[in-house]
Amino acid sequence: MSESESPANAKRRNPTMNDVAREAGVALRTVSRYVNGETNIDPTLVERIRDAITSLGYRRNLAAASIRPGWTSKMLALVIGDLANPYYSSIARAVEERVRSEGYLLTTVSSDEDGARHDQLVDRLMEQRIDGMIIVPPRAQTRDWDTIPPPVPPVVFVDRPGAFPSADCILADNDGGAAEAVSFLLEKGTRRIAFVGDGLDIFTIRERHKGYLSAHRAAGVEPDLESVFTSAHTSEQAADIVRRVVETESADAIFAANNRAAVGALMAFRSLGRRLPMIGFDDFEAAVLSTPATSVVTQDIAAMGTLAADTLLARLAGDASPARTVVLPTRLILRGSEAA
Amino acid sequence: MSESESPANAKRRNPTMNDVAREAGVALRTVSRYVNGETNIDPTLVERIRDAITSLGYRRNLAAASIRPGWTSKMLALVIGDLANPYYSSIARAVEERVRSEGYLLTTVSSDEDGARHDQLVDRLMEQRIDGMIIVPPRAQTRDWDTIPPPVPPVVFVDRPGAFPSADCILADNDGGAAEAVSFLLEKGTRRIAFVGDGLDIFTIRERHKGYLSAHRAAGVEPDLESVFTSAHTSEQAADIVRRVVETESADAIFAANNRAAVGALMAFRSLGRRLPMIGFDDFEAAVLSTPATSVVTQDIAAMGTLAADTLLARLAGDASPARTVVLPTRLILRGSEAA
DNA sequence: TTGTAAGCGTTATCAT
DNA sequence: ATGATAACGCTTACAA
Repeated sequence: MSESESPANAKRRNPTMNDVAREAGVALRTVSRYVNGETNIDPTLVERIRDAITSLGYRRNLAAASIRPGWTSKMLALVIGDLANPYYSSIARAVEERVRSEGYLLTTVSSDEDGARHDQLVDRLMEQRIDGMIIVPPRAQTRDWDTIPPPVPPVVFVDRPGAFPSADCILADNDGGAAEAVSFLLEKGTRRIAFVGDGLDIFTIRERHKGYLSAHRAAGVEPDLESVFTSAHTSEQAADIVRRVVETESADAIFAANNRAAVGALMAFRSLGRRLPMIGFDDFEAAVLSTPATSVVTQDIAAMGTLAADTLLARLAGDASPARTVVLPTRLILRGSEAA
Repeated sequence: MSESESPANAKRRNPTMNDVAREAGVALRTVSRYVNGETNIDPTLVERIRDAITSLGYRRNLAAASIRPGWTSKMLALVIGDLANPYYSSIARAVEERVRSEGYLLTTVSSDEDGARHDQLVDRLMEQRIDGMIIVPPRAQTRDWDTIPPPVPPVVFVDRPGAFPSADCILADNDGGAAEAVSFLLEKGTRRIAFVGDGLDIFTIRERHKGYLSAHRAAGVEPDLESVFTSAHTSEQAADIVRRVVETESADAIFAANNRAAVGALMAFRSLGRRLPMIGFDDFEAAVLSTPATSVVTQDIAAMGTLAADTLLARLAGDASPARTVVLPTRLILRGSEAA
């Protein structure tokens, strides 16, 4: 074992199974069995192998192992819009936790709601030979899944339905949750409820808008089309809208279709020193700190992630039952802001 | 090309480079050259190869390519405490963005501040042969880096210094930022400033506590040791502490050492209908919504992530200069809550 | 129980 | 410029 030509801390090559076998004086095969936790190995050899492994600092090369037939990377991917968005990162955390318990590593990537970038990431992930994917489809159009050449690993869509009919899908009851909130406001006697939210090209907003309308229909109240605002992409834009609504008294209540809209409404109320009854969709940190505390429709984001992971793991384990779409219930939490 | 024995949509094997070569009627070598974007290929063959690739739906197997000498996985890892924490997920997003532009895929994992789990994840990542890591060291003790057998890929520590002297490290000026905030309160005339935060075993809290003390020293004010609370692990716990402080009038101002503490203080103020001058460390969504808006010491989290990524990429590109520790400045943002 | 040898999908050397 | 052919580090029939 001459090491004359290299200093102690030089960049060393990764020791291989072969190195271990040579050092331990056994065959490659035996080391492989040991590493893979197989039984029936001569205890003497086990000891020699273990010693060789520690003395050489051997580490398995999972990438090399994964290319063998019947073996996989044991890596999964989660494709979301933006990891910096707490909504998505909560999903990511739940998924990570669940798949970790099954020995999977999770790679989370952000599509930035860009269709081309999304497709590019999916391609890269498939080239990396990940075992499966959980995807929040981007708002922008992606290519048709049928155009992707097989084999395509198992895919589960979350939060929004994917352009892939035969894949599992986990959604929240955006429609029903919004209807419940708006119905509540209508029962309280408000008649002109402003809908403040992002564009209707986003699935969740579209569904919440549907609920907004059906609640009106159910109550026999004509919805005021002038009060539907779908250009609140940021909380600042939402604040501007709400400020105008309050000032012109064009509505007597606010339904904030996502948490950015709700935050914007709070900003508007704050700067005006005046407020309207409001219910938001999606919970947010500041909700309990506002005065009055903000009522919201919540969804169990972690449960959504966990269920998506469960579904994917089941597929990986061989579940070949027909694809399911699961719609998770939402919950209306009244904290005070719904009152006049 | 008989496909008699399998239905159209059956689980197909991934086509290989060999399949492409056969289909195109060229040698394996030529396909490899084409795929790797090398020039000097007969245009006729190029066309045949391209056709074969699309007709077979060939996708590169990056895992297989990565095991060749001189090749790498082109995957990096980010190890943080908890992906669901907006502070960390912002770092993750910044890192992802930066390394993506260099062709790297980023795997983000959560250690949950658990030392053993952290070590386990690091091992798994190294077995997966990631090219480098960015690490937020967990609060709990991890093993000594010197005990990890070489070769160890380049590592950059973020937010907290790692137990690895010869690695790069990106920190925020926790000490200086806290000192600036506390000095400001002292100049305003408050004399008993409560320090509300998490345990001093956490590097950032320890540093902020240092700044708290040095500000007192600089102002010639004796810090009240009874007013240092380091058991606020959650915002609820912080709220309890602050409520007691306000009720007993044991302090005339609050320094909230992290955003959970600041949120807790706001909750306490809200329930009491009474408040104290306060400055927090780390910005948070509700800060601008509170009344008065909450003043905070902020750090540019995204910049921290980007710089960490830059540093790691430089190392991967061969930068062998001595390891550096960079301390990023913080900024005091006065919004009103600092006043009496 | 252990060893020998083939092969996974790729890249790279070296003749042609 | 192209084509056999040998690696890379690993798992696994198949032999011994």
